[in-house]
Amino acid sequence: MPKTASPALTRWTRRKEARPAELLAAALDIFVEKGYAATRLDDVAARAGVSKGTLYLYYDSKESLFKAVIRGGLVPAIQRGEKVFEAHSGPMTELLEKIIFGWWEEVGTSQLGGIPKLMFAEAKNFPELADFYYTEVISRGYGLVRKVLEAGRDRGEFIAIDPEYGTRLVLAPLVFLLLWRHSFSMCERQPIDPEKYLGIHMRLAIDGLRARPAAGASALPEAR
Amino acid sequence: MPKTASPALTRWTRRKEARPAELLAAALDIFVEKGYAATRLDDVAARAGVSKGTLYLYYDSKESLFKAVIRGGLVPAIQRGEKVFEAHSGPMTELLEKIIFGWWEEVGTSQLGGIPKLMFAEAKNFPELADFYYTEVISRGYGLVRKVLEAGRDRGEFIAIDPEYGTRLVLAPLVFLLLWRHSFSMCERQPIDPEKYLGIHMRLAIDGLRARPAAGASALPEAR
DNA sequence: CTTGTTATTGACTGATTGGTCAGCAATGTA
DNA sequence: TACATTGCTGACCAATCAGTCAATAACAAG
Repeated sequence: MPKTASPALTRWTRRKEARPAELLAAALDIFVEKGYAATRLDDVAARAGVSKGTLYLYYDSKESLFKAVIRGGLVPAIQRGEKVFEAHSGPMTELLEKIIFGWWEEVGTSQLGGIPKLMFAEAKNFPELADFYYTEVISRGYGLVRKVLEAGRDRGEFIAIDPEYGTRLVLAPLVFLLLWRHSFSMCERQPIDPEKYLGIHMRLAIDGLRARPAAGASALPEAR
Repeated sequence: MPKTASPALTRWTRRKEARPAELLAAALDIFVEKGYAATRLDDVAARAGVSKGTLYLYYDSKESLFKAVIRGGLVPAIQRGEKVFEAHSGPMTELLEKIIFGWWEEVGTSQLGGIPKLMFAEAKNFPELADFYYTEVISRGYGLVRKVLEAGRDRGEFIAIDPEYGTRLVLAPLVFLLLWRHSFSMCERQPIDPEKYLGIHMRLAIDGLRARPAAGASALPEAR
């Protein structure tokens, strides 16, 4: 017990106001790095510069901490997307690109981009978290893109494809890119270029969705 | 010899030959259900009708058990795909559909379809497994589809898109469907119809990739 | 029936971690 | 300085689980 209680009288400071945000930032880091189940709350607390006991003063369980991360990170991003939709006027092709690239810049390139992968990974083992995420993030994000496709169809810009499936097919490569960058990307020698990938995707997708003036027999009669 | 001693005394039988396969089948079940880290070897052993000790007689660690599952399940499926490629003659559009739908029927609709989700989920926490899977499954699967796209381009069926990115974009919705069905599908009221989803995807993708005879100015100049 | 061989068991170990709480240290007050 | 309030700590508990191994049950041979 050489406790060396020396000059350092003050070993820590009380900072009640700043703790919640610091803990959320630390939690986002560790959750994205390790996944939900594998995240140790000791690590989160340490990264935030406090002890595990302190963490429990501000969040009463691992689950509530995680939900707070989602609410503070992805939900606002979705809301901004909804704002963009409402504020937009002009071709839906433009709006679609704006939303997809905007989401990529805001979420894909940031720490938050790790959350979707995490959720796919843990959805089955934590059905309650999955429901929460599905309601708060997925259904709203899908609804947003579906509204764009429906508006484009109503304006005669897009062909009359089932909006439910169109939405999924437009978003799949985007989400897949997110998942890839947080899983196997470290296995490849030559990493993917997200801008190029998304650029080609949008070109192909918009070209595929665009209503042909009076094209020949080959172009998507009704998509089954 | 057929003297079936009092069955009450015989509590188990020795079945050295059958154990490995039974353990593999049980392991696939539990791995897909719970994920890699969350799988308890006690559960695997129980499902195979043996004790954990027995499991360790046939596989010396959780990791080697998992690798055996991959080698016995997905790798052969890839190999069959490669066979299909070699045996095919005719339009590459047909081959592409054959491979995509074949993979779906063989892997997507079976227990094996849970493995890709599992791998995405655990890749970061188990880099060694990720490398193994990337080498044995992903790179071979991608290589197969890339060869189809390159052949199609050489035959003049497809436009000259970067095959690396074309491959990713063709496969992303397929893999995404796999991941979805093993994660959030249980959250939606109206489940997705895989046939319809893949059908629309292939229509859009093939239409997007198909070389236009002498189309106007709008159709994909060179995809950036 | 006896004896040797081996497939199988299940209790055990050691390490890990979500969550708890009694006590202490920082700050405020007089 | 003495006392009160409270933000914070870290040892601790209980549960979980990969991996081990001495004991034992099944079988075969003589």
